[in-house]
Amino acid sequence: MRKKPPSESQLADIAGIFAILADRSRLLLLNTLRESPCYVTELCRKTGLKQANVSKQLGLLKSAELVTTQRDGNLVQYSIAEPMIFDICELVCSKIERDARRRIQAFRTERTIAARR
Amino acid sequence: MRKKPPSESQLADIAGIFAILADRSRLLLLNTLRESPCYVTELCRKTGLKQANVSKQLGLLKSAELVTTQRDGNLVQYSIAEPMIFDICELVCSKIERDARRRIQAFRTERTIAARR
DNA sequence: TTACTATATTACAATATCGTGATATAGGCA
DNA sequence: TGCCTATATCACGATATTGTAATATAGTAA
Repeated sequence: MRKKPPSESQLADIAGIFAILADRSRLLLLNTLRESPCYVTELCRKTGLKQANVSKQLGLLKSAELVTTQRDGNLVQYSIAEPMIFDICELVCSKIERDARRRIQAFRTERTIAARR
Repeated sequence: MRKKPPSESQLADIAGIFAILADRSRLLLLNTLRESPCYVTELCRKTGLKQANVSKQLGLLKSAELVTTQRDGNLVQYSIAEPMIFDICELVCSKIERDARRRIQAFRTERTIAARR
């Protein structure tokens, strides 16, 4: 999204990246890879996800170029290709926390007003 | 996503925000609202989306607290509640452009190597 | 009240996505 | 070759999401 209005296909591309990030399992995998690069089996163990699921989600992450792979004999090591995604997650997190605080504040205010009646 | 590993419910919350952003129509609405606050009918006209769809997507955006509303008689004006989303989109955009450049570069290199044979 | 406009909601078909069991593929080693 | 492990892919049921036509609701004004 930029100063000039985005084209149809740009919107679709942007939506596509968000769609990749809009999944609990994939966020879990990304967050695990954030600590250090991992083999698929390690990711299965660390996340508790089944192997077929891990491979499938890693495939999607790779097709979006959010992770990269390196073959090491029989093993495949996955790494983060876009550290930027954690900046994005940080922004989203801060929004969620802000919303939560605002909701608590609104609840307190409401209770105070109710108590005055 | 932060230094301490995110909990299950935090991951779900983050994924939820991304899911809201992972749709062409909603991005289009947000981008239109970026110019200025709009009434629903204006948004229909500016985006070309049908009224039922616009109301539905605005409802989702509002439930995620990405937009706010203000009633004005018979009309409802929608505004951006989280300018931060455009920072996020900017990051995603720059990634997409970087990927595109890298792909073009890789294609050129490949062609050069092929030409040498 | 009635009529009109703006917006929201409902119901549904079409489509997409998630997770999984089963299976395929690929590499290492005997 | 055959066997084992690691990873990827296929096929499918379950579930979720999209856009839309039809309908409901809310506000204004006569």
